[in-house]
Amino acid sequence: MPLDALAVGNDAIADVLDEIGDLIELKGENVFRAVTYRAAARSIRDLREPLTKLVAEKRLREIPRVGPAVAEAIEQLVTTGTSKRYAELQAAVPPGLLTLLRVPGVGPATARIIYDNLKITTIEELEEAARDHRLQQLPKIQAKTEENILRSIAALKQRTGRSLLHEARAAADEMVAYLRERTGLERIAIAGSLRRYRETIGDVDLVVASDAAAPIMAAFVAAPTVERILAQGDTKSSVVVGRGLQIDLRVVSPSAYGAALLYFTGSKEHNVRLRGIALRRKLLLNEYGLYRVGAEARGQEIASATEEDVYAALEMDWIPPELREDRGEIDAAREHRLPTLVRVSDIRGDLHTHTNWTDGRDPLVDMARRAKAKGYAYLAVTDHSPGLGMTNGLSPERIAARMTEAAKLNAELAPFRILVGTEVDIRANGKLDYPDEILARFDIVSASVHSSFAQTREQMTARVTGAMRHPLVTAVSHPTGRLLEKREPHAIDLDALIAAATQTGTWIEVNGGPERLDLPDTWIRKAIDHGATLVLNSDAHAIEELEWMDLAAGTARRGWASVTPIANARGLDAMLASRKKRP
DNA sequence: GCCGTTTTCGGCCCGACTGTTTTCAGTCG
Repeated sequence: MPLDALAVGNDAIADVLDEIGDLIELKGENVFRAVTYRAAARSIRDLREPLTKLVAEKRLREIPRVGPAVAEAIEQLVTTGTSKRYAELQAAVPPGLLTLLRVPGVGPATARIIYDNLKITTIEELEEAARDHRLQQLPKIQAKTEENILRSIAALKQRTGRSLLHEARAAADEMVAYLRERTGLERIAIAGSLRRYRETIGDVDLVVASDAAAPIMAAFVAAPTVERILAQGDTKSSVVVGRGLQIDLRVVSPSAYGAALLYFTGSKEHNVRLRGIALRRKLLLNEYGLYRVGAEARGQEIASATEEDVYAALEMDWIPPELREDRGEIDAAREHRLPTLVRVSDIRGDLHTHTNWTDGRDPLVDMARRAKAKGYAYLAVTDHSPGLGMTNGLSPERIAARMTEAAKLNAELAPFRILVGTEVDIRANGKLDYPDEILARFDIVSASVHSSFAQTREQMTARVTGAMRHPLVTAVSHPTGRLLEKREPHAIDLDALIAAATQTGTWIEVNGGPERLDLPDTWIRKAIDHGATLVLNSDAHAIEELEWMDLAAGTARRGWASVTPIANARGLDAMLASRKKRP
């Protein structure tokens, strides 16, 4: 696809490099070349500067995994929208082969066989050929493979994308509870991206420690939520449950539990780095343990029972799962300089919640009691302003009634404290949806965008940073406006927001709503680096959604956040005192 | 195609499961 040469972002370039990797593999070139392009793509996604800047300053080679060839491709992509290498590959690889790769179970070899014989280039044609049993007439493909391809296509159509964190968590918890009840398993853990609090989840990984795998496997594939069994082996099985979500289960002996947990928690990139480090010490790291090379066959492991043992044997501190992305955590662990990450138990209160007075479900009294029961010292209720027609935003009269209600509840719940705040809409023209005299009555003012998402990057940036410069605005909420798997982030200059946050003392929210998780983790890290203050919020619209603070905290940990930059990890007085100066 | 506490050349993480195999290739995570 041709790129708009004027508007290419880092992610778009990274996508092309990934595609170049796929094309190289399809063409049958050295696979390590493909691996290199994909590694470079990943480095670019982690980059905290625009590629356009690096190109202009001739600094592309500073990026890890970017050498002469990849740098040339990037420079051409940034300046012209395509590259010589990319164009050559596109010409050499029949269009459509890439499409076939999207079908699980179909890799480069199978795609090539199918294309060479049947000239199939779309999923629809592939499905038709499978239905007509034309695939099983091809070499290396028989009835079983054809059947699996059909099933994969059906799953592909049913599947809308990756699962949101809370959905995957619910499915995992249900399976864990079922397995605990049905079998006498000793230990079971959720591993994978769910344990790492990734913002969306591809599939769920479960690790079980037990010397008797067979009955656990049997129970797993027979679970009531299972819709389809993908694989069933002695120690490893995969199933699909509702909404196309895949769950993998691995059973290992209790002595290998730590190594297995480490292995299945990932990320893949983190594991690859660890194994490389092990190899340089003539050690082999796999899911069963850490061995001297050659000793693994005799089962003489150096470490395997706990994750701590394995990390320690590699001379590093235990690394929290949220950091395991090969983004510097391994070096930090070797040098004993990993941060102490923020936990939900550090959070003293929630500063972004809604009630049934606008678009929430539950009354203030229930929200407050639940927050108090969670151990919070305070809760800000931040119902909407009137500009959002559908949410029944609060009029001045209803704000007064809310203040009275809160005062009464505060007397009852003391020392717990309800703060009356607002989530005030930032209108398309940048004006706030309440006049200053009303804003001044609130304890907390969080400003956010809910309309005119299609504005230009410049307009949107000015709109939000303008609100941040308003003296009565405490925080800015969900600054990118993204809805995971649903709506892309709007165009906005997050660097400018971080700069405005640092200059004005306005807080930036980390929203725990599972479809927002906004600010994204890489920008959290950047905001912290620049000295911005963050606030972790649930954006709860019902009492049980107050638990979404867990997702905000997990996302903040992925951004390497300790308690220091978090406003609501402070007690009530310290939190209020750290708001920017109000007139 | 990249990279160096083993290296400027020769590696590049490792193993389970499936299907079509009679010893292994392909795919996945």
